[in-house]
Amino acid sequence: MEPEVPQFGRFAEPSLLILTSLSDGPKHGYAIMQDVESGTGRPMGAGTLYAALVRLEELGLVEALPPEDRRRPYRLTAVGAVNLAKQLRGLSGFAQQGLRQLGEHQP
Amino acid sequence: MEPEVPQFGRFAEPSLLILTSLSDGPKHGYAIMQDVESGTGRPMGAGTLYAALVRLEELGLVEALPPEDRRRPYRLTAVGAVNLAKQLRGLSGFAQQGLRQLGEHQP
DNA sequence: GCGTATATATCGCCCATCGATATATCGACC
DNA sequence: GGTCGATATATCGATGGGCGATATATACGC
Repeated sequence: MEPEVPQFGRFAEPSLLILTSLSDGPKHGYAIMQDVESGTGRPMGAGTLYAALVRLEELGLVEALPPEDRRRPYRLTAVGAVNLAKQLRGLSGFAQQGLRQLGEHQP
Repeated sequence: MEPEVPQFGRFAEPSLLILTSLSDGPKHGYAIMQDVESGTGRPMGAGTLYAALVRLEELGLVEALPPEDRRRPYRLTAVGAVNLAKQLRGLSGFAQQGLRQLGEHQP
């Protein structure tokens, strides 16, 4: 019945979703959109995606590969991979800790 | 040496941090601020905190308890706890999957 | 040749985050 | 008893990023 989870806007943080999608191997924008949508159930708008890609490239976390056809693929840089791993470990630890605390208070 | 992690702005999502802090037991605003700061290393501004608390209360995820002294404590509602658990499980799964993919691509 | 899927790009609105600022009280220390 | 820092809450203005809409172009099936 799902009590209509408010979703606090979105946890999303599109940058993280994009980097994680690329951790799979290089992808072009449209493929990232589909990947994220199939992974989270909710689509990420084109505006959000391309703006975020530009920002991530400026930060040196992703880099553009030579265009194939109409596709403009991107891949994680080494810096981006290290960074993503760090973020994900932090996230995972955070989530585990929260779940543990919740468990202790609802026995 | 820490290559000055860009932090993509912040993963933050203050609402999540607040709810997780409250999963520990009821707290008042100032205590949440300290808790979050000690947990994440980065302070959450008062503006962010109180605005988010108001929103979370409107959503029914937290509720105010009778004021003690100057303190205005809040606690998770049942709905908030269920919701938080769901979010954290999703987050944990997401992080695990990302880390797995990263691992497979840097052997 | 028409519609749909693929693919990228850009624009404007809106709201949450953030930092700053204000206010008040409590405790410690001299 | 006066000052200073910690405790505690509240509000305001600026900014930036997420989101939806819109535009454009090609490939493919029918």
